[in-house]
Parts: sequence; C-alpha cells; structure tokens
Amino acid sequence: MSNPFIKKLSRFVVLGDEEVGALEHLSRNPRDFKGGHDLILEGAKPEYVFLLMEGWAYRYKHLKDGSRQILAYLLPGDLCDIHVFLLDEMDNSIGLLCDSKVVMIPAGEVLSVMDQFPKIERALWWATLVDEGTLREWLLNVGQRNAYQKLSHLFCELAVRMKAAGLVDDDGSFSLPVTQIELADTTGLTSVHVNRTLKRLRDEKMITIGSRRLHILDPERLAEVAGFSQEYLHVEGEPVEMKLRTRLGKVG
Amino acid sequence: MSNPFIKKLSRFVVLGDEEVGALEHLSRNPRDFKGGHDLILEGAKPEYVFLLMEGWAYRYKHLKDGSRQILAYLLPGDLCDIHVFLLDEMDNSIGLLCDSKVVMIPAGEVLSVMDQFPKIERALWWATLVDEGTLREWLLNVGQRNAYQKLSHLFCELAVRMKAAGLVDDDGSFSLPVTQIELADTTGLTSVHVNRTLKRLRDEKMITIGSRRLHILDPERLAEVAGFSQEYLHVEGEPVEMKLRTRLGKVG
DNA sequence: CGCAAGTTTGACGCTGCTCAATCACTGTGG
DNA sequence: CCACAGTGATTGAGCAGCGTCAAACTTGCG
Repeated sequence: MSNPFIKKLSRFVVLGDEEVGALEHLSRNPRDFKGGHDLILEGAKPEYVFLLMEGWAYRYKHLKDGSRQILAYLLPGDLCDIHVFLLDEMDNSIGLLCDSKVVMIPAGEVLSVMDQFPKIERALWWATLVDEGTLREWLLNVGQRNAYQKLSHLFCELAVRMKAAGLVDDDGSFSLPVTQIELADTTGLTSVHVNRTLKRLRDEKMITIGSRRLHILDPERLAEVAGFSQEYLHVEGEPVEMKLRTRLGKVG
Repeated sequence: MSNPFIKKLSRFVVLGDEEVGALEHLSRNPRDFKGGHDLILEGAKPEYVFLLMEGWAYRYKHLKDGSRQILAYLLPGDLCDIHVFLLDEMDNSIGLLCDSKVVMIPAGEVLSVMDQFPKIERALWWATLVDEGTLREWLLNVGQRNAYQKLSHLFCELAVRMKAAGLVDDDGSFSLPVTQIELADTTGLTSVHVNRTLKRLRDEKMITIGSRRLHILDPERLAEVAGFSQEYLHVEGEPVEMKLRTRLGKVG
C-alpha cells in the first residue's frame, strides 16, 4: 500500500476493493510543486481540495499586524482543506515547506465520491475529528505550556505522525523542513526564544536538530517533559470502525 | 422552531419533515442538571452523546500541573461530544456553567439516525467543520493576540453565537455565566490579568460586565480591537447546502 | 565567490505572572 | 435579621519568562 491517502483512511474504516479503486482514481495524477510556494491564499475562492501525496505543507493565518499563526502541519495522505465545502472563500492559507506532490481534486468530485461511498464519507469525517482533536491539543499547548514544553510536545507529535506515515529513518530521525521562525509561529513564541529553547533541548541531549532534520535522542524524557500521550492522533490499533463494532455491537 | 438543535442543523441543510421528526425524537426528554457539575470527565468511557438544549457548558482539559485549558463553550443546540465515536475514553471533560437541560443520546442511536438520514449525517459533519474553524480562531487568538485583544475577540464571538441562538436581549446584553478564572483558562492568561484587562475594557466604555451578564456597549470598536470577523461561525446567509448547490451546480 | 536566508548570541525591557491582602456578593443557618 | 463562610472580584508590589532590537555568524545555492 504505497498510497498514503488510502493508508490513512484505512486507519478508520475497512475499505473494499471498489472503495480502494475510487480512492486510487481520486489520487491519480499528483502534480509537482516547489517548496516555499503557497497552494492557496486566504480569500481565494476554493475550487479544489488539495491532497498531499508527498512533501510537507502547513496551514496558516495572518493577523493584520503581520503576525502569523501556523494552525497545522500537513503530511502525506492528508487532505489540506476538506472544509472547503463550507466556505465561499478560504479563511486560511496553505503553504508548502518543501518540494511536494499534490493532487488537486475538484470539490464536486469529492462530493460525488462521498455520495457513492458512505464508508469513505464516514472515514473523511473521522479524519476531520482527528484533526479537531489535534487542534485541541495545540490549543492546550499554546495556551498552557511554557516554551520548553511547547516545543517538546510539538516534536513528539510530529514524530508519531511521521512514523505513522512511514517516514522515520531507522536511526529515529526524520525530515523537518521547518525554520525556527516557523516553529515560533506554531507555538506563539518568537524565533529568538525558540532558538534558546532548542539550545537547551540540545544541551540536555534530548534532540539533535539541523539541516532540516530532527533526531529525537531521548523520546521518553521528551514525552515526559511535554506531558505527551499519543492517543489523540489515533494512529494505533485496529480501524475505528472495528473498535466501534465491538463497542456498540453494530456496524457504523 | 423552538428546538435549538433543529434550528442549528437548519443552518447547514434543508431538512424535510421526516428528518425534523427524527431530530425531534432524538432530542425528546432533556434532563435537568445543576450548574457547576460535570457531565463527563476525562478518562470516562463515553456511552452517550450530550446534546445541550438549554444552559451553558464548556469543554476543558487539565495538565498534570493542575493548569486548565478551556477548549470550547457550548450553547443550546450544540452537541457536546460527537467525536465520542472515535474514543475509547474521553480525552476531555465537559462541565456545566449554570443549570441546564441536556439530552443524553445513546451513541448507537446517533449512528443509526445518521445511517437513515444522510442529510443529517452531512449536517453533523458540517457542524463539526464549524467547530474546527472556531478552534482555529481560538488557536490564533491564544497564540498571537495580547490580553486586550484576546478578551475582545472572545466576547465578539460569544455575542454572535448567542445572537444566533436567539439569546441576546433587546438592549444587546446576554447571559455570561463565566468567572474571571474561566476567562483566564480560556485565553491562557491569569485571572489577575483578566481582571485588569476587563477594567480597561470597562474604563474605555466598550463593555459592561457583572452579575453573570455581558453587555457590549460598542460592538464596532470591540470588533476593531479584536480583529474580529464572524464568517467562520457560519451563522448567516442561506444554508450551506444551498450555497453549495449554487456554487457547484449539484446537490451535496 | 557572494548573496540571501536562517541561526546564534547579547543586552535590555515589557507584558503578563506570582503572591498576597482586601473587598463584595450570595446563600446558609441560628 | 444578622453573623458567617465561601466564592469571586479587585488591587498592589515585585518579578520573570519571553519579546525586542541588533549584530555576528553559518549554511546553502546560483
């Protein structure tokens, strides 16, 4: 299963051949995009749903004073803006952090696949719920933790998600094409303070960071510092549909 | 239409008689709960979906050090924890801010209504997307704005939501059964600093606050200070389903 | 090689936190 | 009807985590 989209939805429902076929059809023809560019800007009329097949993207929003909040990182298999259906215009921008492969799916096509395959609709809904859970963790992170804990928590989360996407090396390191400025805009800090905090994490031998890679040297201690537990990401165990079947004695 | 749940879902889809009937059936028999109590605590096995019919609830989460982040306020018509389906156990708690009427819907019942009425399923999904958008605004708020702007933004949001629920008085004031401690845990500030910031907003004649009510005296200036614009709440205009039909030339 | 972008470090200051005391409000019981 | 307790609001004094400003250094790339 090399299609990260199908791999991801399989965490939620058990897909039949027809459904796999439909998803493969949806994700045919990814286009190559250069890193540093934006897929879509706040205010644009959304026509496509962007599906990331390879690379890194991020969702962000600007304030009038120029400050920026990064709202999510998007990894292979993630839909960038399924909430497009609601919007007359985009309420956030999506940028690419490195060269990436992206499928642009016309919004109507997503809708008709959902109409045809209720299971896919439900899987997409569940994916949305995971995104929401992640957002809640981010809010907790930004609202309540100090700089040291914030960065630790972010790194723990990214490690788990990258692992689930099969993108962590044997030595435990993974690509992190993110500048300290971006880490700052993610956590609500300044890049100067991020820099000092990274130095501390490095000095304490918990991480190695540089040349766009992160290596977590001491995962246990990092998770301890962050107060991290990975349940909210729902990357482990059998598909949600199966768990639900067991729990409620019925098919979702 | 006195049923706030139906009223809310009607913002997303045009409901037929059967669907209205099903929703009315779902929301029969609200139970009375006392304010200050919790509906469900983090770690509990979720069996019911809580539907708030009257009153105020909030979603929150604790850190081990005892600090708390409030993640959402729930108003009449809101489902408190539809994401229950995903969870083996609750990853957040839900508390009541005042005496409230709540329907406890068995999780399986929600599922079977969604199976029977795709439109309702889609409306619930859209409601989830609005929640997610709100969460993104909160993240922006907590991450990037200062205390003065944070509180202004929160008040603007609550005013719009209360208005949509038909709970704002003619004089523009509305019930806000929230202590300064809770405002602090919402915005990532301390109650002392919230107090000082409220004083400033009062001194500048933008709000009146007290005895569990908020009166916004100068909505324009408050929105200006906050950088608030209400689109993300999707309380205005025709139902999303209709807009979509116009936009895509097809039925969602 | 030389620029551009990002990282690192220092000095200093402010927003918002901590600690703590006092005040106001509301509901309770004698 | 009043004393009292508990909760929340208010205010002050002092402080620290993180921000600002600025300069130097490092890295990647055409």
